[in-house]
Amino acid sequence: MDQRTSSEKAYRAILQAILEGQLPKGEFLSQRMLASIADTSIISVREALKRLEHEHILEAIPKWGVRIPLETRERIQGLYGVREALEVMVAYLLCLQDDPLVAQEILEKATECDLITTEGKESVDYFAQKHRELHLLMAERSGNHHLKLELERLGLRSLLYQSAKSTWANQVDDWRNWHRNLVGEIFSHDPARAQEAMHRHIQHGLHHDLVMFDRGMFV
Amino acid sequence: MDQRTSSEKAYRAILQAILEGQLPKGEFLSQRMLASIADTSIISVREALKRLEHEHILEAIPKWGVRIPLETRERIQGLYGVREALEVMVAYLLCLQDDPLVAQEILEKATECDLITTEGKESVDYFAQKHRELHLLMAERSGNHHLKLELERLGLRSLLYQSAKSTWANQVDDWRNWHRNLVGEIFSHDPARAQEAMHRHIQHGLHHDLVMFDRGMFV
DNA sequence: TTTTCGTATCTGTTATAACAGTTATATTGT
DNA sequence: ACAATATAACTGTTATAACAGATACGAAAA
Repeated sequence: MDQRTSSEKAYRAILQAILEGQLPKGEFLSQRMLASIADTSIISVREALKRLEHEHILEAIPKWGVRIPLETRERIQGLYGVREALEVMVAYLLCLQDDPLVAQEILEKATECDLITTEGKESVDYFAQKHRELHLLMAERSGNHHLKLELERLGLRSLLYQSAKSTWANQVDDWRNWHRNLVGEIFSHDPARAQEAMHRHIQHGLHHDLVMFDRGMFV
Repeated sequence: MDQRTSSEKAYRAILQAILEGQLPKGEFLSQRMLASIADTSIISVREALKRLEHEHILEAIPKWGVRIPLETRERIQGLYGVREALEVMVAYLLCLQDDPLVAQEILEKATECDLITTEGKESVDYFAQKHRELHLLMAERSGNHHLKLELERLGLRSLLYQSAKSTWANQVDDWRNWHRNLVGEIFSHDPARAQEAMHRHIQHGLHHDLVMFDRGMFV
């Protein structure tokens, strides 16, 4: 925990409190209360809240404060839609530039992902981290820096689903070579195939999360 | 100017100052100076700056403050890339749902756009406004609320280019039926065609802005 | 008992001032 | 005159307290 500014300290404290489920969902959160649990001033908390709002982790209503949004199918689909739009563009750009060195680099990262045997909570967390690194690497290598920035911002939200995803374990085995295949499709010299592959990849994740949601594992 | 909060007052004042070119580009802006021209406190200015940074109108370096980014081809291409990703997704979703009523509504808005004869500065501003309304309407009708929110946020940046676009006038005539054709392609029952049409539409705009940039009309 | 009014205490918002760091200027010592 | 140092004036950041509004509680009046 080597945060330099007080706002970042507040950001991490609040984010952690959210991820650990220590804050009520759907109710407005008192800024003074947040300031006390983050051990900072209100203004640092407000800056942190602005950032969490931008990352779609919180939603703000002017003059009424901020709250943890209640999940709905529409909300999950909506956020996945935005992410899919950006990721499909990444796949398109990667396919167009068609650089063997970049392809090799990404393929190695994908292999690293596929080889993780997800058993137990910490290995699932490890997989989630590597998976995130893979997608951010692809965004980085797409050549469009802003695409990476936007995905970095949105990607943080997926942390919220990690606990629910601890139940993956036995399902993940179906995904062996999943990412290697994705990378293979992306560098198939056919932009349409690259986009389609990424489209299916994200849709698969969406479907998985919706199943989790329907089972009530998100509340 | 009926802003309710002080932060919004600061936001509008700073945005206006940027659009009117009253602030130096590339240099760090003093928050106290901004507070004096916005006639508010520093903290309201800081909240406004956070929002402007979020909209990619300003860029922030921690502990070093905020500045108006110097335009580069890479930056323009990058932001257009993000926007294209989202808009192509909008086209895809509109094509999939294939609702004749929605198609009709959007076609009317597109027609409204195409019929504007852009002569003089104010009519160009009027066209820009209607054009923005058209794209936001499509995003709204895509059924994904978050797509619209993201486009709304990014779209504000295009205001920066409006002054340069005042020189459109004679070129815009080539674009007659441009938007009607776009809408026609989107509702062609072929998702690939819809995406391709939107892709070309955005690429056209990008190309136009790059030409403007190369002519030095952005500085 | 029910209604009304006032007070006390929440809420988000914002202004002031102090803190911490850097930069530039001026002053001092050689 | 030149160099080193101290001082002054900036910078972003943040803590404190006050402001404005809404809400809840309770006492007093009908």
